[in-house]
Amino acid sequence: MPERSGAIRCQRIHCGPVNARTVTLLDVAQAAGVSKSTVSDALQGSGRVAPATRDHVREVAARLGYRPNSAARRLRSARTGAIGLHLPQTATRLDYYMKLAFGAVARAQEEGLDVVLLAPAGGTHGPLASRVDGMLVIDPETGDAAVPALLDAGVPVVTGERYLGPAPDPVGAVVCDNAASLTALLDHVHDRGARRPALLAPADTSAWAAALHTTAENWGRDHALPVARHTVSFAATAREAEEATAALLAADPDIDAVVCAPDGAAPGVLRAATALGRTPGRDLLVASCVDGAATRGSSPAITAVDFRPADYGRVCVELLCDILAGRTGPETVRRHGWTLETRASTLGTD
Amino acid sequence: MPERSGAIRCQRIHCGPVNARTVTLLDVAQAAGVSKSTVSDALQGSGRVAPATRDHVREVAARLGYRPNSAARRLRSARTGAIGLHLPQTATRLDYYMKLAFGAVARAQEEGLDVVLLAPAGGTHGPLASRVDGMLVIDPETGDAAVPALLDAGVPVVTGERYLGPAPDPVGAVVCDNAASLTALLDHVHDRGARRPALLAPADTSAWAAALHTTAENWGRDHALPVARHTVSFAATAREAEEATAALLAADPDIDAVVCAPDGAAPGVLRAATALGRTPGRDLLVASCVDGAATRGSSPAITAVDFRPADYGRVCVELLCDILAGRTGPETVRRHGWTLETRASTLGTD
DNA sequence: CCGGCTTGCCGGAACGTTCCGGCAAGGCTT
DNA sequence: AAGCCTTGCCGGAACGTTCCGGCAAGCCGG
Repeated sequence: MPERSGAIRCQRIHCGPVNARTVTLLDVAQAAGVSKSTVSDALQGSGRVAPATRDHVREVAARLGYRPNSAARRLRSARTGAIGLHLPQTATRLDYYMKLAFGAVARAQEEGLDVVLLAPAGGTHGPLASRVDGMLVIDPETGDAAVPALLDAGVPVVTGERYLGPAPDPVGAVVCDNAASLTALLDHVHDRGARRPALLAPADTSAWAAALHTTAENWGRDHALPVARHTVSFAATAREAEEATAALLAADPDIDAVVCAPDGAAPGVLRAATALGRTPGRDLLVASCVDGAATRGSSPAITAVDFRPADYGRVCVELLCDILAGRTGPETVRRHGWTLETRASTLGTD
Repeated sequence: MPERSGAIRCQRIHCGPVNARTVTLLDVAQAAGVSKSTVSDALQGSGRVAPATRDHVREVAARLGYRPNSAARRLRSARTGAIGLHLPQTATRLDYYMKLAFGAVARAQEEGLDVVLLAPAGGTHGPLASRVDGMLVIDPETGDAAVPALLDAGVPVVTGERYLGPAPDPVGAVVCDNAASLTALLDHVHDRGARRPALLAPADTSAWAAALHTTAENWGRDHALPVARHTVSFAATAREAEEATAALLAADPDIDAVVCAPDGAAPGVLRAATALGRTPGRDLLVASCVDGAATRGSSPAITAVDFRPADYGRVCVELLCDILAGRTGPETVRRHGWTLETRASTLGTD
């Protein structure tokens, strides 16, 4: 295996000063005149170490540039120090997922954990269980073949939104109240005078989409104002929303509000409206189920539900850490808040 | 440390059957009636093992559900089996980066490598060098405080686009010919009749943006057609592009083509044009430096340069792997291709 | 001044793997 | 038939950590 030695040599080349051998606990111990156990204890704050010794050891370690070897640490402590993150392969709401991922990374970092990106295609190359201590599975779709494998990989899993398929193991979940947020959206356009609202949403292959559909139905029943619905793809583009809106308005010209679910697609609703001679915010109210650059940057700006994705990511990591540490049961469900951002597209102020 | 035992217990609970202790090489060896060395060799395909023994061992390992412990493997072989991925914290071109990340993950998986997402904020919690074998630093910006730390973390680094700041170590790079692609874009609008093109681009804090500026200048000089330039933010929204375009057209009504750099912002150019009574594709050509959902889904669809981000991610990983394996020198620079996608916004066909 | 308790430190044994050296057994050449 | 090489397998030593048991030394009450 000449490759391997090559790889190692290459790595060595890059390791700072040429003569730099990786400095271990033992090196620090010798330099500080104590045993490796003491060094370990001093650095970890574990065991019983005299304050003077502790400071001395830490000083020596810093001077030598000691860097703990995470592989050894992981082996010994039976923890990988990493969590997996799975995002929908059909990753629409890109803005959203990206922010969520960064939020998760930030929070994980605070816990000293790495976040490894799991391949959307599934097909894990190795034993997932020995590579991560736990996993985040965000917006698991029933159609996603990778999800079941992830769920019984043998490590605790926290899902962002519930998984609608059969969950083999007890898992934690962080859920958004999608019913409440869509209700708020519909109430809002209703307050602004809309009487025939419509919903553009993906098929109910995710908990999010499913909640949207039932909520629309319930709201329609409660208000005796049936909500027209049109199915778009999970990763709908603005163009797709545009076409859907055109179809919707052609079928029922009385529609006076369009709520668009997929992130980034809502501007298409604006375009369709304008093309048909409507004025968004006046004779056609437009809103989006998920806030993002597209809704904030359009003109008029589009009313949307802000799920604060970065926070969402943080909360997911937090729950996973709590489960890992045994601070809470594995079936814990936590809620994540949202806010309604009302803007010109439903207020008519331009 | 009661937490830790809690964590372990929790992990055990999830490990399939209740009595399931993690099965090691030794367990397989005993079950197969051979030594652990033989098991290791049989499974890895290393050393000398009789085919019959090899098959037998593999069969036993599979039956017992043996899963190699990656921490042990990493410790022993001095490789972490993971690469880091750093994306610009000001992550515009989200669509782009997301696709790139997924491409990288897919390719890394083929090599048996994990991809760990590096915190944009820097502030690594541990020794980077012992957590990853190498790193991908995508579109490093000079303003990003995290980048220098990453570059001399002691592991090989491949950058996506060059780093303009002082690079402490020799690193590999995968670069796009931004000069050529912008030239192609300008040539294209020139061919379509534009004589006063303008460029909306971020300040030159990244190699990409810097290339855009110098290319615009060169092209203008070569064609005796100065390119009007307007600076927008790296993470420009459609609204920002809209305002910039309005300002640009107000200052110089003769402008007949606008090339917008940041991903997702180009639709704003369309809006500004329409608002000013222009017809995109006819009396104002519009193009984007980076293709994505926004350019494809707008109407009219926007001509753009497609960098095939998923491929880009793959190529970066490939180069990093080659460097790690010593198959190529550390200073290797590879080029990544692009294609010009001409669409209605410059063709006038609608 | 002695038994017990606390404090501070240390050795050594894991953790599960890879890999090197070695050693029989058997086949080949001479 | 004696030497040698190859094949197939094995034992053991790392890799760098954490953590448990233990052991001196100091301090106390009695």
